[in-house]
Amino acid sequence: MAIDFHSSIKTLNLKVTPKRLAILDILASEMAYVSPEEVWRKMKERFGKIGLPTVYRNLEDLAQGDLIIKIIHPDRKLYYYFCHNSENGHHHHFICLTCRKVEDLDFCGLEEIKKEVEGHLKGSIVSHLIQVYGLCRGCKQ
Amino acid sequence: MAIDFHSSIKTLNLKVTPKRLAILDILASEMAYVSPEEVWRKMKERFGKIGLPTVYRNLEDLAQGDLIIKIIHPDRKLYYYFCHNSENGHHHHFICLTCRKVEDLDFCGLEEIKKEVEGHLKGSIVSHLIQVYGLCRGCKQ
DNA sequence: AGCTAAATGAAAATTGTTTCTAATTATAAA
DNA sequence: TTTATAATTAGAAACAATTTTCATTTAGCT
Repeated sequence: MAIDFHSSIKTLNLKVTPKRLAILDILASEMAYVSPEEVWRKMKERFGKIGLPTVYRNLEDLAQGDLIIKIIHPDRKLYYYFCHNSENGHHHHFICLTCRKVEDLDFCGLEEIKKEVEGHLKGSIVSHLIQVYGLCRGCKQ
Repeated sequence: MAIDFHSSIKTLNLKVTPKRLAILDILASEMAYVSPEEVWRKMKERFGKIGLPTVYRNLEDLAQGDLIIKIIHPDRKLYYYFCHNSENGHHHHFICLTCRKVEDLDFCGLEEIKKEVEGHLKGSIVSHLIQVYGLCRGCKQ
């Protein structure tokens, strides 16, 4: 089943513009994470001219849902990734440092962390960041 | 038992300079995470004049060990924190978004993640980032 | 079709961080 | 204790990534 970009955008209370559709399309066509500037380059191929701020703004807006996720690389630069199985519920990612491929991790230890934070520390969790970096099967050798 | 900054620095194969000792001292005196620029301000109080690059370099160098840890805030700015119980072995942190306090989490799900990455995905882990953000006990109300 | 709020373009500013070179300093060896 | 040398620092400047501003355009309702 193909993903309905149109309604994905609407779900986020955003207007459906050609640029936003194109950004989703570009990200969805990659199995790897990409930088805002890379998205910008691909957008220029399609639209001739487009401002970099527009790309930044839209990536940020679209990353409010589960479809597009932000990846914080060890180099602390920002990347984005189209999450093809975002309907699989909450999960995290294994990120290949060589080929930039992203793979799903089923495991999320948040339940246990939550127990510890709410129980022992008496705090409340607002968000969490769990990302695992390494070499994928293909890049290992 | 007080922490021996002198040998902490040596362990990292770094020279023991007044600036490095001061940075450790400044960070250790805080229960919260601080930005490079905040460290810089405090360093200027002590040394009159000191370059911001020196602070950046030293924070980065000192964060190679377990004593000083880097915190990636949701705002993607970089912060540093003196890890008072770094001898407790590998662990992660609960980070209060309001008062910047940092608390230890005993739990690290890495073992299970490792099983999944090495077993199912046939990849290898290079590093991982697990940080939990929220409101601490005091800031909750 | 017309209205209104949201989205965009363009240029510039901002922010955080790093690079460079020369001068200084900590450390190990003599 | 002095010397040698390799690491550290200052200072200025460069740099890159991201964001702001504001005027113009466009999407989505009525």
